[in-house]
Amino acid sequence: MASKLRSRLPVREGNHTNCESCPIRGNALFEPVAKEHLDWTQQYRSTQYQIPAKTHIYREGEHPQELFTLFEGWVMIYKTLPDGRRQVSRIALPGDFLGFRGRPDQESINHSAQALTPVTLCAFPVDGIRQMFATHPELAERMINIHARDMALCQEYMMGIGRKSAEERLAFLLLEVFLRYRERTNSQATTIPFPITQEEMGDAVGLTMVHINRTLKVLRKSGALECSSRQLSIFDIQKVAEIAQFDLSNRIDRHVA
Amino acid sequence: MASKLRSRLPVREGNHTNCESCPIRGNALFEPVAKEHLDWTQQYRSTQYQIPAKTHIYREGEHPQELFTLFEGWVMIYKTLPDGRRQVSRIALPGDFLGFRGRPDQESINHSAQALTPVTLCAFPVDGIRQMFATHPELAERMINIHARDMALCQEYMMGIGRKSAEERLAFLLLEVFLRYRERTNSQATTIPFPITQEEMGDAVGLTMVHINRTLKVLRKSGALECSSRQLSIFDIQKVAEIAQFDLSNRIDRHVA
DNA sequence: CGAGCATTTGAAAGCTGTCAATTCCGGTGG
DNA sequence: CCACCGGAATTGACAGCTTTCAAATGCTCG
Repeated sequence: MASKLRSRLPVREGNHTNCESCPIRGNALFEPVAKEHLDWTQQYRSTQYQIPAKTHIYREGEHPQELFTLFEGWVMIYKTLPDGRRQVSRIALPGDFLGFRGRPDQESINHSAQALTPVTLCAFPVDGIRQMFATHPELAERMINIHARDMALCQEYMMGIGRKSAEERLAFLLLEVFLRYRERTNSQATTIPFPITQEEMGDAVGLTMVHINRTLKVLRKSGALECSSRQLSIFDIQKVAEIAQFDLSNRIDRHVA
Repeated sequence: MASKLRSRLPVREGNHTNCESCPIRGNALFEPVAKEHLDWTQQYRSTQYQIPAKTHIYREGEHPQELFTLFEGWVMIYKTLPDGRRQVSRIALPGDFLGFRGRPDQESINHSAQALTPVTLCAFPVDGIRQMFATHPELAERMINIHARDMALCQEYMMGIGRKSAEERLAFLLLEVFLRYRERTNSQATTIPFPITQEEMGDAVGLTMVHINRTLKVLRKSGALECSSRQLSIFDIQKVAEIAQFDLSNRIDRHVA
């Protein structure tokens, strides 16, 4: 079960800056065009936020007036049922896009976004998005690609939650995030930071915290990975992929051209 | 478990026609602009297909060279694991969009699409899509909205599969498809056609056929619905919504502006 | 050092799956 | 029009994976 949600802390606004400073390449929506369209940059200047761990960027049902590109840190996307059951639908990493919905002016957002670590965001007012797409079709296309990628990932997890065993699901989660993190940070490290509690892992793959703990023990005993104290090590990617029924040949997450 | 997949039948090509004849309003990607942009219509003329029930439109791993708008009939979107386990990720209804992926030229498709009934499709070559977005940004925006809607639905199901009981999940599936079908057909009927087997329902909500059957019996006894012989009747939407933990106030599927 | 959250672990209950057999039903051929 | 056929729907019994409930231990931060 999800832990009690914390009250929303006021977002601390940081330096007003355009997104040229974004450290992420190839994924962010607002970044790569900046140089080529200074006029646009002037007009749609975006804002940068810094928020502490565990705070919410927005909550289900709200009407956030901005869209966000995650620059730094980890964010958890989730939904809850009235009785508190929680389902994590996405672990967002730097470069990911947050807060989108079809018609931002009319629809409330259908999920919550909570920082797992201190987070840096690039914010963009929703009012401008429509005009931005009209003025810069290449951004629309990028957005479509980002969505296609996120959708594929969502379906992949859906398959896991619906049809895989506990061991397969958990191994999948760990490996998927591991590979995605390495891709985003352009790293080959065996060990990565992993700021996700066992309860959150459970909510991501549809299992209880207790069962996650037991399953983690089994996975550890396989010798292929290690997951503790906010760190994840995967020693044998092939082996974990086998356990997870993870098709390494068809990686979903690649940089969206 | 999924039944054996049938071999792909050759697609029978129908009349070559643009999409102005599409009976669906407000959802299709290629339809509403036709009148306003005859020049575009000329250039990106699309093709219409008719295929029989149970045939595949495309399969996981293929590289379909067209994108489709579903004009008529029901289509099931699913993924499978090597050992045959299947997860249905979407029941597509008329007006839905099929076959999209981030970079159609490079990526294979990550799911299969199978007709549940005889189906009419409007096909559009993938080669043209990029240019089309560039030339007609309003189509890109429509596409983004369609994706946003599909994504929200996917997350909604994910929540169900991960966190809800068998009864809740099944009731959700039935009600969700029921409401979506009525919206698409602009109907208020109590009974709708429902060409989905119990096995397929199971694969959609992560349960076995046997358990679907038992759960269906329970739901029937509640008196709120009836589901048999390819038909679904929902007599008490409120009641089913309660059982399903379905938030009626926040309907996901609306016509994408 | 204490408090609060996160991690572990054990035991038992329960929901869902598996296995198998039967019945139902729509479509086909005689 | 009727018997037959194959897929779909049902049903019973039982196994098993996960959850639930409880309690102990470990860890991090103020």
